[in-house]
Amino acid sequence: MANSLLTINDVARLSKVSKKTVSRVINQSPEVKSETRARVESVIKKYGYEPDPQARGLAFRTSFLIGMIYNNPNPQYIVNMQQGILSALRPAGFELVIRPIESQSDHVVDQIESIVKRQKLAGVILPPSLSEDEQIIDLLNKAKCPYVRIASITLESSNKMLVTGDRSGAAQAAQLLGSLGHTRIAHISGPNHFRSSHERRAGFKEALEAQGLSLKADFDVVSDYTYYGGLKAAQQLLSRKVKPTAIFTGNDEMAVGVYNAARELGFSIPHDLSVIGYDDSPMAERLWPPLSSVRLPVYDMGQTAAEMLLAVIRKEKDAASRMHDTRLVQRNSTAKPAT
Amino acid sequence: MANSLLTINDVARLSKVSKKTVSRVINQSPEVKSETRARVESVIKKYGYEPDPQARGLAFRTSFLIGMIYNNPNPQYIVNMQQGILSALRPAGFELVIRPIESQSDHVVDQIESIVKRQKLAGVILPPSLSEDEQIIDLLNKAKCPYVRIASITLESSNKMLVTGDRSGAAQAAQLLGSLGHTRIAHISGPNHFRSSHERRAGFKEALEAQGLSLKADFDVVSDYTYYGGLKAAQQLLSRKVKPTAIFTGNDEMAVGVYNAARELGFSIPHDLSVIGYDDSPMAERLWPPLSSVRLPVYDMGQTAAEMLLAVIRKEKDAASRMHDTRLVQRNSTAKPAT
DNA sequence: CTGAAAGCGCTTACAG
DNA sequence: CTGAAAGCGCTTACAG
Repeated sequence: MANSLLTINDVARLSKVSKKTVSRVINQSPEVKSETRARVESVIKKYGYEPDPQARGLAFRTSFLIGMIYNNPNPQYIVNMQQGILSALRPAGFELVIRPIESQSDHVVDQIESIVKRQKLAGVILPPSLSEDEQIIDLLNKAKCPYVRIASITLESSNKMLVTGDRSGAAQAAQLLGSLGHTRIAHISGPNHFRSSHERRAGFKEALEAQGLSLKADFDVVSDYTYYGGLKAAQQLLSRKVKPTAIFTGNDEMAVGVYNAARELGFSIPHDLSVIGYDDSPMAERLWPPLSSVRLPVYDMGQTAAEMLLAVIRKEKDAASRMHDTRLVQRNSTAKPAT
Repeated sequence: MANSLLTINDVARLSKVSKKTVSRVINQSPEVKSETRARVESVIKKYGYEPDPQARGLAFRTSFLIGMIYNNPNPQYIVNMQQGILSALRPAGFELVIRPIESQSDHVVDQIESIVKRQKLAGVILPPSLSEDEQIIDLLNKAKCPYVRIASITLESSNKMLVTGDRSGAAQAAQLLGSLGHTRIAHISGPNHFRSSHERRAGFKEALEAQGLSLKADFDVVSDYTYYGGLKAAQQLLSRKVKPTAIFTGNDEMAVGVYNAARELGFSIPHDLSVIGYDDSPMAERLWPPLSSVRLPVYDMGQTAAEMLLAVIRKEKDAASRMHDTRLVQRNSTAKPAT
């Protein structure tokens, strides 16, 4: 049973060494005779001693707090990433403090500067789209605060970048629609100021073209990653003279909008219209018919980002950029085109 | 611009007082001459001095970290509550550390004890259903760690309890169904080991009886708050000889299951079957037809819980238990019974 | 390989 | 109303 009443002085006394030596054991310093180390460690274990992170932090001029700073509005994404991050942080003795940011707020950089300096954060994890903000990165660099950014493309060539393979998942969606025989294929994307919008569109478009198909300008519509945005865009697409037989959306929220537009206008999914989403949110499998969607391994991304951050903090030399792939989860929202 | 390079010694020097007096100003001690206070405050403001929370915590033998410990699997609930909590914590200078707990894990109490003692948490917020675990409460009391529990009933009579009026929302659902003329009304509840299951059922049942209706044992089915649980329960109910014309579910997840069971079995909502959910999750308004659902003010609950916790930490005498009400959000999933 | 002294940035007693 | 000393539980120089 953990008992935090013990201090380093108690452990020193019980081990018959100075507290400096206990400190060396805690910090895994190599320059401790192995029998001394063993003695100290046995006392630590016996009494369940745990060093006080605040005292260590004060002396180290840092803290054992990692910040997750985000503006992503998708709750499932946030919760999964938090859990993934924590799975890596906990064994290392770090805690996670969270800071949701309202993107519209004007003082984002000041807010972040305040928490980073005030709490002496040991490091920061930045999911998209905050990760794309170079002002924040500048601030973090100036403050010498380690960070890892998660984004759909490599924004800097370093060990501080976790890249998600957004393109490959989008390509799989294109391949499926192509192989089913669709030719009038539309894409509803997120807003242009998000990297992920570009990447998903690019991956989709490229894979279409690799099959001799194309994403026509008419069928390439920019929306906003919201349900209503998807609804509006689909209402518009499905009211045209030349209608798409398949729609790929940049996220699941918009795909739900497509579902409801289709229902409203009398299109049956997948018979009259094939739909593929992106995110594989919990909603995807609860829709009717269940929505095929590209799955982002968000928990794993969080875990990897945290592991990378710990490596940066520990200044491990071999740490490198890593990548997580996406894959299409097929359900029942696609079929051959009716015509 | 915040500049954390300043310490209390710098402020003392610049204000021409001792650091103890600066400390008194920081901690709002009344025994400082007002002109001295003004001088110190102007220096603090001018240089953007912010006291180091770790150093303060070390001296105070506590931290400025609030823990949110939870096992609730609903991401929207968690994210909304986190934001509500933070809205109250931030101005007070506290940070939020989160600890999702896997309910199945065996060492829940040990895990919580470890973080509470190790991080010297200033306080803990416990949403349901963890808030109902008296072992955790015992531990917190023994560790003298302030806490606020959020639950659907008063579990202790104190200022440490935020009660959500789960019954009133359920009653509103019953009133609506009764006023539409339904008589064969079913309820699919969450598992019995959750207080909320009881409260929602009780509120529903009472309000039914107040209208001369009843929740018959046959139509009172216990499920598990999951989509599949709701689906199964509804398949069963709708396959009976005597079928319900309305179903009230203990949460929205199960209501989605009801929707899909209805579709599968050829029941049209709301014409053949009225449905009301609970939670008003984002899914509710995206379903077809949009689902009427009881709304829990989760953000407000988080904010209030954090305010209450701060009052407990500050030992304010007038702090008292508070309550948040629920209300039915009507959409298009209910109608008069067909027969 | 080990330790005594000083310090991290605050606050708590204790004085006056 | 204000301050000098000691201490919170650790680590960093510096010695040896």
